[in-house]
Amino acid sequence: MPSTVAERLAQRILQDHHIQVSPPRLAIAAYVLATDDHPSADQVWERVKAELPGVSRATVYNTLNLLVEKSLLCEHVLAEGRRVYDANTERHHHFIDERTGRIENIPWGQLKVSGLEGLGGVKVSDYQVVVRGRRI
Amino acid sequence: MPSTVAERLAQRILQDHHIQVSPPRLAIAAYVLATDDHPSADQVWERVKAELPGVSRATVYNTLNLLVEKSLLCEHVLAEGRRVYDANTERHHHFIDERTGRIENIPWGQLKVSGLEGLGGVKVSDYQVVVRGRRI
DNA sequence: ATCGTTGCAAATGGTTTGCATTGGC
DNA sequence: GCCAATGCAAACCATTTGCAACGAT
Repeated sequence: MPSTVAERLAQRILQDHHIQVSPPRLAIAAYVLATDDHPSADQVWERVKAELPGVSRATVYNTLNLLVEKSLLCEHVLAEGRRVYDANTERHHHFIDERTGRIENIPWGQLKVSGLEGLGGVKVSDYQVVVRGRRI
Repeated sequence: MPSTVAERLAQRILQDHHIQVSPPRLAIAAYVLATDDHPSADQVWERVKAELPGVSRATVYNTLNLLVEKSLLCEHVLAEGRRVYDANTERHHHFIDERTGRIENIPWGQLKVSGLEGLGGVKVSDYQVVVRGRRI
């Protein structure tokens, strides 16, 4: 039973958050918590099936929702009905490649937004810049 | 046949863009091109049904797609699988009220984003700030 | 008469839910 | 033995599509 680094890390994280560990959850978490991609639920499913052929789609969806609920994962709806998962739970901005659809994180410090104080009558709790374009 | 200001304006706009005018299209365009709300397709449908009880959902969806295609309308996917339509086709930012879900436009000049030049290897074609919070 | 538009209903794609089964503790 | 997690299939919701009927030109 070769447990990878990602799996051991995932196991640790699940336990720390009082989430009962199981093979599907371990496989899902090991992938989704380690990747820099922004996979959709179905992409996670495809990926996890390679390792654990029996997992059902429902389990993947339910586990992702669980991880979001426990704040281990963020859910973004950035484009075209694509609900996407992101292990980076710190504040950051997003870049969407128009050609590939690929979503990348932009470190928080890299962009600065000014003028927010000028928004009258609103209490801002969060904001982000969404950049669209293409890699060259 | 009482034609409102919005309807006459919509008729004009449709004609100018070589879109054949019909009662459903007129009702849809009159509402969606005039409102400051960011209605979903179904919200448009509800609204239009009040005036034209017979319209089918499909016609509303198809007409909205047509208006987007003709660049009379923008489509945004800002939150929670909500595909939303916006008659403001100029660049602008968005504010999402977390309590009501209401989406408002923020004029382009009101916020400034700096640091975009520092994004290496990408050609930026568009960007916007998405602000979440609550009105007070 | 033709072509575009409509309404209906069925198909689709992504996500959730119900339920009986399985497996940890 | 009990409760939680799983797999499967059915349900669901928003959107799209196929098609026959209709209306304007």
